[in-house]
Amino acid sequence: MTAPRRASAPDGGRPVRADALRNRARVLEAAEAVFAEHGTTASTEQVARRAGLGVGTVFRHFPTKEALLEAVFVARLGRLAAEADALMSAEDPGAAFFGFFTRVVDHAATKNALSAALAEAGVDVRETTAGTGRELRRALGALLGRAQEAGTVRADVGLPEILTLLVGASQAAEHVGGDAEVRARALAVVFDGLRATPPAAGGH
Amino acid sequence: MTAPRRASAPDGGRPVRADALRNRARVLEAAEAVFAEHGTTASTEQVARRAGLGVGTVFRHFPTKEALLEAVFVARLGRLAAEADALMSAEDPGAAFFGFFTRVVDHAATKNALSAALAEAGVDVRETTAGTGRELRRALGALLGRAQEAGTVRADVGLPEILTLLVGASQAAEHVGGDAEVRARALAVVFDGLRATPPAAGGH
DNA sequence: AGTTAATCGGAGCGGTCACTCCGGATTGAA
DNA sequence: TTCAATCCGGAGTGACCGCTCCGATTAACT
Repeated sequence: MTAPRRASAPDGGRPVRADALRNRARVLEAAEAVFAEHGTTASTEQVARRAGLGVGTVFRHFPTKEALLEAVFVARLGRLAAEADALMSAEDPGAAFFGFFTRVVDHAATKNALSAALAEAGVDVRETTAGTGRELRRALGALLGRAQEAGTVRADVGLPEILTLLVGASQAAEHVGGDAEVRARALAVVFDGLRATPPAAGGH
Repeated sequence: MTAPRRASAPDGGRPVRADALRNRARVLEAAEAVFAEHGTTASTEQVARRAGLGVGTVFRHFPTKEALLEAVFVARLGRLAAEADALMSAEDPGAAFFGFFTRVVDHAATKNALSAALAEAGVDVRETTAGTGRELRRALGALLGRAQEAGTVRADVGLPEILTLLVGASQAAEHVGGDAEVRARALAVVFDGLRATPPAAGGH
């Protein structure tokens, strides 16, 4: 394994310049902040200003605005997946599952367009997001499985339904926004639906 | 009552011209179709072309694109409210409530940006939509009340939660789109949560 | 038919946005 | 230090969009 000196050299050439790496990180950070604050319609120039760089620099690292959005989404999804993985070792599987669900939704209420990321990752439109989307689905699926084995979540729901519910709840949170009280109660209804009582005896 | 000759004369002046009325209706119809098909970002020119009119005409009837969107939203919300009212005389209150809910969600899966209309009406951002939004909420509230009295829907949920759930479900349907099977199962979970088992005996 | 006032059509205006291009600054290796 | 490869900055380009303006058209009334 011919390890490169500093950063991962793109196969054959010299290593990536330090400033390029630093600026790329800055752009990503700025983009995340700006898109969270002003929505995905914010201009690339706003991102560049926030990062203290020129637009040209932004476009060199992310050749398209879509690519930039994708990168931001992937970063968020990755962090979410990591969080889900961390919860796999929790004692109470049910609490872990519902806790993760709640955390994602609460996050969506603040961070603009998180729900869009989730929706895309769920449906796998883009090529790049497919990878991290798969990772998130795997982690969420594992969390779900544990909760189902523990009997906290009914056994007749699958990952696709959960993902749909998660997307819906996140988007609702994003648009209803303000009232955390209402949000919590609505979420509680969904959770009650996810808990016990399979179809079973339709109790009159 | 000094009844005007043809169309409602705007108090004092001559009656509204017939072509103006016809074109207004055409614009609204075209706008609904175009926005449903291409989303709210579709240009005003597209709407004008679809209506077979010039952009100037569109802008005279709806002085702003926002106004046009509002008009489309109001029309949809009005129809929804009427539908809910019609269901008030149904035999089974529970079936009426859940049926209406399902219908709205299914509709959102097809008609683009319906969920946006619902979200706006729920939060009452615009002045104009406030009226029809209130009407929809009233109708939905009545439907909910009947279902609760009949014991089909748990008594400890309020209209705000229902509206949040409706918005969320609609937006999820719009973005997840394709798979009607998954959509139905996810909705079934929400419905189960809305049905019986109040807080009651919290099954250990 | 003739008159009047409202309506129509669509070229054009101002502004924004994603994206490009290239001279000059930086970096890392020799 | 020297030098080549690489990166940065930001003015500029082309396309699009919401909206306006005004001559041509048309409906309503006499």
